[in-house]
Amino acid sequence: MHITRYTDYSLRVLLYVALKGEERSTISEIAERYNISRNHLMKVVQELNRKGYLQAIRGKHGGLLLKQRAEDINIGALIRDTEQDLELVECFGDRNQCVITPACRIKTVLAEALNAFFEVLDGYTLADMLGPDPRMRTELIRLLQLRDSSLLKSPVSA
Amino acid sequence: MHITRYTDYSLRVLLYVALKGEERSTISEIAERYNISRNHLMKVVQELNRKGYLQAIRGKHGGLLLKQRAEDINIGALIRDTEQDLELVECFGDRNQCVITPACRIKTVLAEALNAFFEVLDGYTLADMLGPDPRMRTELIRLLQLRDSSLLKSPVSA
DNA sequence: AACTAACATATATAAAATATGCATCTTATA
DNA sequence: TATAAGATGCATATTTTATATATGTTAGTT
Repeated sequence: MHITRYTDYSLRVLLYVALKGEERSTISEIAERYNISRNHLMKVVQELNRKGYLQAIRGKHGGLLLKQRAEDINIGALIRDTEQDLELVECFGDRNQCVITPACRIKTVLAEALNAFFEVLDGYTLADMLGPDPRMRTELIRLLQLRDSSLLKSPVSA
Repeated sequence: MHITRYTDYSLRVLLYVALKGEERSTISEIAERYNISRNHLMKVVQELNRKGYLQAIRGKHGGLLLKQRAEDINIGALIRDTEQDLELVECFGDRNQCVITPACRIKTVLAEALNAFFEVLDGYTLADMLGPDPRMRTELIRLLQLRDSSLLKSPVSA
């Protein structure tokens, strides 16, 4: 059972951009800090832009900003939104071939479990990921080698 | 987000064998009824045998029986047991490269969600899958083209 | 106006995970 | 001893996921 790296990267990008606050982040910079493929990130960012999570500014001194406040980005919604294929097993989808589906409780039970999974995620926002504990935020900033001046003084802003 | 077909087949096999009760099921028969690859099923059955869910009897008139009572086969445990890779994202595993992991709440939250997923599954057994409602069981038996004589008279037996 | 640093898009390729197929072996029983 | 069952190992195919390449667009700077 896996979540795609695509979704994983989406979360990491938003986290990074949120931590950087009002300062613009660039794709190259994020790719470098996380040490991941710039090309793949490109697509991740594009989709986050299209879906209204990020504001992508072109041109010199362009970059990325959050388009919503970190408090308003729900983790459950985000993952449902970026993880395209949530069909846990064959019988969840169209092309289902399984003959017992109409009377099968396996499907029902798995669906119930999946709901429980998302209910937990629905209880968190991006702001929660930044660490309610300021020491954790400081540590994240350090690990990402961000300049922390602006951030540690003011509360998180979108 | 997916569960492997391997796990899906494991569930279906146990369901089939359970429905057939004391009569032996064969791999060929199960493959045919579900219309799935006999070879793949072979491996599924082998593992279920190795892990103590099924009793596999060789030789003429051999076949498969449950080794545990349907009431004792927990769905959560079964899926944890057959789904080998439960590392939702990179940072769950060894070869993790993500630099922020030590201070990252994403991991914590996803782990909590995964727990909720399994907690639901832990609440069900294979017996529950057979349908507490006898009409549903009858329907499953019909869909699988099983002879139902022995089953409808006696309660489910392992 | 031209240059450049940023994101956008489409297409191609590679890598990894999953699923399937095939050939051969072992076991038990009629 | 023939046969019907499962066991095992290796090879192949398929699908999904990830990455790379090449080219385009936008907007600020000089």
